[in-house]
Amino acid sequence: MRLTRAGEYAIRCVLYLAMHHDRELIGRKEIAAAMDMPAQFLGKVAQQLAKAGIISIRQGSQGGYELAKRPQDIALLAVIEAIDGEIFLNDCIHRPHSCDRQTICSVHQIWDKARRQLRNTLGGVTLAELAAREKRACAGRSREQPHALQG
Amino acid sequence: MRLTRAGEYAIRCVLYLAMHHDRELIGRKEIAAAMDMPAQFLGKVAQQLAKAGIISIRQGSQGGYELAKRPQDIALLAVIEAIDGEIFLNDCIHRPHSCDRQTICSVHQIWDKARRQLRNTLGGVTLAELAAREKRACAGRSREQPHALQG
DNA sequence: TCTAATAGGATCATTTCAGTCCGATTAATC
DNA sequence: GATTAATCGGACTGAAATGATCCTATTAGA
Repeated sequence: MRLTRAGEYAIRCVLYLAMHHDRELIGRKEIAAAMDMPAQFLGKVAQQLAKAGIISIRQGSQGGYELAKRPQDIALLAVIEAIDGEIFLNDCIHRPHSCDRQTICSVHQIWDKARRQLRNTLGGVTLAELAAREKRACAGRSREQPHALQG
Repeated sequence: MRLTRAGEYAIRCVLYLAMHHDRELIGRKEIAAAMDMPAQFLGKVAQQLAKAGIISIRQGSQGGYELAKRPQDIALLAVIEAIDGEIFLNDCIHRPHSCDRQTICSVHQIWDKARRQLRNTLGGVTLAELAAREKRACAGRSREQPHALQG
């Protein structure tokens, strides 16, 4: 009942991209170093984000990642579900055939409600909002620019 | 991001107990057969439910399980968290030390909100309500009593 | 005492998770 | 065209969680 590491990394990645939306393309290593995750693993995650149309990737020398849409058009939910699949809180909703016993399906109405609420909350927040809030928080915290990284 | 099997079984178990609240003590095998789960596994689950004070167990011949409180005093959330632990949707809330980078903590406010909503929804439903809804649904579905099981 | 039940520790198979390795591919630059 | 710097993507691996099952111990009614 929790976000996977891959999902967490995906969020960090797109958040970083959103916070540096002015720049063209950002290298995988830079993102990984700045957001503290394994660069190789980020590669896997990024491929899924690209398939989902959230980021676009350029290969080859000087390659890297960038958001495929505007930050205000990307919901947190989309990022998470691109990696971990659509959010289901219990199996029965996901696999109705595993629930042919109707006996407990009153419970599932509750689960379905909970699920809708959750997806609604996560779907209602965009990267633009998150990035803006991050920047405000960052500015209040330290005096040097948060742009610097690894030399 | 989903309920474990053990959690699912726990719910089935207490729901069955709630639906037969008039009876004294119900044997593990009966519950397992009626609610379609492995009896041994139910044993494990039941121990946790007992530790959490949700059911009480009588050992020995003619032993079995019963609810430790009235069905209207047991929330669905309590049952789930007795088995799977307190619900956390992401690690960072659970282990704040794993999140010393404040960079992404704007996201965590969202997660925290989502988590509160989820716990609220699951905490607002009692076994009494679920059992009543089940019985209504059952009555409308079949004509024989749903009490019968394995001879 | 016998028997029917649960308790609970040990064990096990499977799946998921998290991550790494490495050759293939792509594209900019020399 | 060769070199180089990047990502792609499949294979692999170790660790942990999950979903059980087995077996002995214990409990308590008959």
